[in-house]
Amino acid sequence: MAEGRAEGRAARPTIYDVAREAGVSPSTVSRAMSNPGRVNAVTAARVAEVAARLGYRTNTLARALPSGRTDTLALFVSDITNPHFFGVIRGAEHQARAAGCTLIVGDTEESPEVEARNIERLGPSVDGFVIAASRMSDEEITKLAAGHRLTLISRQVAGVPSVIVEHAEGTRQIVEHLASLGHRSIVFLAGPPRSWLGARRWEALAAAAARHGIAARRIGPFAPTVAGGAAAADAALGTGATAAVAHNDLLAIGVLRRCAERGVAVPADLSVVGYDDIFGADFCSPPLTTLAGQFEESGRTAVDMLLAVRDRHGVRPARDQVVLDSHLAIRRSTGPAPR
Amino acid sequence: MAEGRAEGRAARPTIYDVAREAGVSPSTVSRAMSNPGRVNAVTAARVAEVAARLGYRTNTLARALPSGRTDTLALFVSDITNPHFFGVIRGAEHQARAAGCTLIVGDTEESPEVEARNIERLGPSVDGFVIAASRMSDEEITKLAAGHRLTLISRQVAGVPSVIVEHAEGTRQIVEHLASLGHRSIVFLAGPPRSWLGARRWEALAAAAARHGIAARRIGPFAPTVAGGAAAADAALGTGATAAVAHNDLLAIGVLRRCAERGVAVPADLSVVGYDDIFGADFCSPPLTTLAGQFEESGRTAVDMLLAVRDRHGVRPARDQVVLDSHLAIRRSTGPAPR
DNA sequence: AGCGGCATGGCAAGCGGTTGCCAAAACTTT
DNA sequence: AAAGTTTTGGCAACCGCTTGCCATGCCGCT
Repeated sequence: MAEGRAEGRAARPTIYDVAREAGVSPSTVSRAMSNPGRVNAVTAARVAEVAARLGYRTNTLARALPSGRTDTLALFVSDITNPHFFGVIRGAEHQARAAGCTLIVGDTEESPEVEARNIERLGPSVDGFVIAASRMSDEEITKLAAGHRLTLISRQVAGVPSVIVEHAEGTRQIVEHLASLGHRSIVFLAGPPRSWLGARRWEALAAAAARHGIAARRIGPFAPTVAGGAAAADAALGTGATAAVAHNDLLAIGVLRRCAERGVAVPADLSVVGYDDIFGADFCSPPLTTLAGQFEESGRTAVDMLLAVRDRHGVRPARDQVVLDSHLAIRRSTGPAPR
Repeated sequence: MAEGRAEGRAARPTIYDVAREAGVSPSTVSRAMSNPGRVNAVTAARVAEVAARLGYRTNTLARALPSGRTDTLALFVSDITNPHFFGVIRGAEHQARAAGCTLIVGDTEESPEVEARNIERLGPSVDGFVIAASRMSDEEITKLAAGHRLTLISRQVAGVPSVIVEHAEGTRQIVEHLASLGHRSIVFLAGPPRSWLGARRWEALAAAAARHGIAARRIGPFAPTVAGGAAAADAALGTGATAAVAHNDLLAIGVLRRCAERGVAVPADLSVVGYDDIFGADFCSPPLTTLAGQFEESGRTAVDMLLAVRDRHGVRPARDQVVLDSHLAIRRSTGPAPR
């Protein structure tokens, strides 16, 4: 036991050390540190002085055990390899830090089982979970939400706080943009089958296309990666559609690259649209037309909601299904339909 | 107390529950779970069966308190905004997960104080720290390493395990590449003043340039961001140098963009080189010549070393100053020097 | 038969804090 | 001056799990 200390690492002073040195009981030290109003001001000052002198730092682990509060939040993303999530991670990390919390980041590798297992495992060690792009079913999520504090990003489930970026209106704008350029046939390059967001995007696209009398079909699924873009491009070109709307920017960038390789001109021969406006979407060539959303903000908001739930002890906040704005960033990967 | 359970969240079964149900003592349950050899096989089986039936999951927090072992690692990066670190984070996360550990990710915002404070704060809650691009002084690092398990990425300090990507030879290759293209005057666009790696890169560049009789000067510091590239480009163009070597790819990409804005042709008027080969370096325009390194691998290796130190109880591993390969990825941002 | 040794399980003391409860002290109030 | 409050600090239990130590029972061996 106390292995750690054994190998010559400095032993941290505990409240017992401080108590002895200050001539008070450990409970007084504890109160002086975390509930100063509860002890006499001069006692508190003396304790504080001694604590500072000894370099006392409270052991958050020990504090967490009885109180159940860890000041730690966990964020799971479905694929840490996707730069899209870095915005989310950044936002969450930033906000967690601002609230004095530590953030755990985990990759669930597109697996609902891994999500569930991690939540079970980390349950007592964190104050709550943010799950971005969960691949679990609504039922599983609802069930887990009963036992843990949970907020969702890019996913909506009744009764569970969530934040998503607006997609229906945004997708409609994509279609209108394409329609106004004369496109009459669009192909949607699908991503992971379990992606809730992917399903919503396709629904919105199909609906908007129908409204404009444009043909829309979905092909895939494709791996939502740059590499996956090669297959997606080839398949898209095979459909004869004049515009391709990809599940996300990563896939769209892959399509761009494949087109360049194959000598297909974008947008002269094929217009390409993505989702997310990730790092790189504005400087690839041609720069990508994409539905931009505030994903960093979504990370921040999800953390905020989580902390609100925690601090209000289960009282549901008024606003617990947040929808963030999106806007269409029109760049050079879209252009007039070839005739 | 037990706030968490109060709000209707399911109470997790503890070893006491399992013990009662299985008709053994809690210590037997504990041993059955974490040290199966220590109890009779049939008892262990019974305990396991009951545990499974009750849905028992060990509370890692409670386990960590007496044992000192948390199976949690912390990774700090100097700027979580920099995509370069994505690779590092990915690699570390992956390896940590493979070893059954949880990863905490923190942004230190280029501040040595934040690094030190976080290490103090998290000390007892983690098994060790990986610090990428530490901005602390050698002395501070040495001091902290005495009290905590620590491994470094992109930084070398005597006596502290570290992994860096080779830079001296790589930088020499950059210079030779440029020299062979006829460049006689190079400008180095410096990044953060406290960056150890930045200092090494410049040293190597200056040395190699001298060896080739090429003029090299350093300007800056510039913010190592795409935005910072604008100022860097303007300053670089002011020097009359025909090639700019940027502190990192982010800055280099910013330079590329600024050049495009100003109508400066790359590489016809100015060759641009970066470091790191980040996501996007291969599809910006023109694609960036850059010194590629295995940064994902560095995250993985740093985690491995940390776990090795932990598991060998302080016995230094043979190989504790790892240097990973780098190679020059020559792309279209470099070309013959203008006359 | 007697005894050492080993396998097995329980007891209880932690790990480092937090907190309900109580008692003593210091003030108020009547 | 007696009785009632309010501070203030200490005691001890507890959070859930680990582990050193001991007691028991069974084995084999001389």
